[in-house]
Amino acid sequence: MSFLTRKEEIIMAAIWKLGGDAYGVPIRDKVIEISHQNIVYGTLYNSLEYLIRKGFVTSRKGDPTPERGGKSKTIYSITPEGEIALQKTKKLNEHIWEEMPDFNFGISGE
Amino acid sequence: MSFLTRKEEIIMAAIWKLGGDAYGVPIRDKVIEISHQNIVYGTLYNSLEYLIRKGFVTSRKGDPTPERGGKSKTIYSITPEGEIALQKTKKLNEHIWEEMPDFNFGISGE
DNA sequence: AATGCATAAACGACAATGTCGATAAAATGG
DNA sequence: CCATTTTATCGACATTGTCGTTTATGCATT
Repeated sequence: MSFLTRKEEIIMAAIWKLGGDAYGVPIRDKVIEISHQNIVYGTLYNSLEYLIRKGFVTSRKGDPTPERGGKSKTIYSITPEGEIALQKTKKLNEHIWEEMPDFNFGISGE
Repeated sequence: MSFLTRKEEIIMAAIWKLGGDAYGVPIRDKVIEISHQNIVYGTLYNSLEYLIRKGFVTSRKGDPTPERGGKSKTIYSITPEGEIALQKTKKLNEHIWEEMPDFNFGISGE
């Protein structure tokens, strides 16, 4: 597949929405907010590594902040190739779901 | 994740759109039509197997058709649990992409 | 009935991603 | 220095994805 996986899609969207302040902790928070699913750091950093390998994301070291535990962060940002992948993924989604019904049965259980 | 993977999502949508006549060959055709990506039968049947294991899809043997090579088909259909998974996946998609821009840069290359 | 051909499905090996718990690294505060 | 906080990485294993090849089952032809 040349599309993003679901996990990649969510993480990329999270980075996008965070703008310039996208490092591990807020990315994790945003992913959880978007997906209503937990994600542990191991998973997140692994996925980020895959995205970097594919050229969809780059990382750079930020400066340490003057607070306790203020270790320097790794800032992630989306490359032009990543934007194209996001674009294509969005189009794919729209195509998949067009003419699909709204599944209006009662959802009782989880 | 309790969501469908991208591949699962596409295959489930294909089965849904095919209605009652969803067996290997037309499912493959529909997946290619939806995703604009090739998929070989090995991949498809493997994914279907995963979906069955999760209870999102069931299969039953159809009758052979009276034509040359008309081997009996395996018909796939979506379970109620599968519909719920589809529903949740659709909602997730909408949530991911709401407030996301339309990426209006010129796309020249592939 | 034996052989060939056409359609449909399954196998098997391996690659890529996803998952989690535990550990390490880098900074400040006492 | 040592404890504590924030951030990042490791390592082992599970799940999914990928592909080429093989098997199964039917009709047609002789």
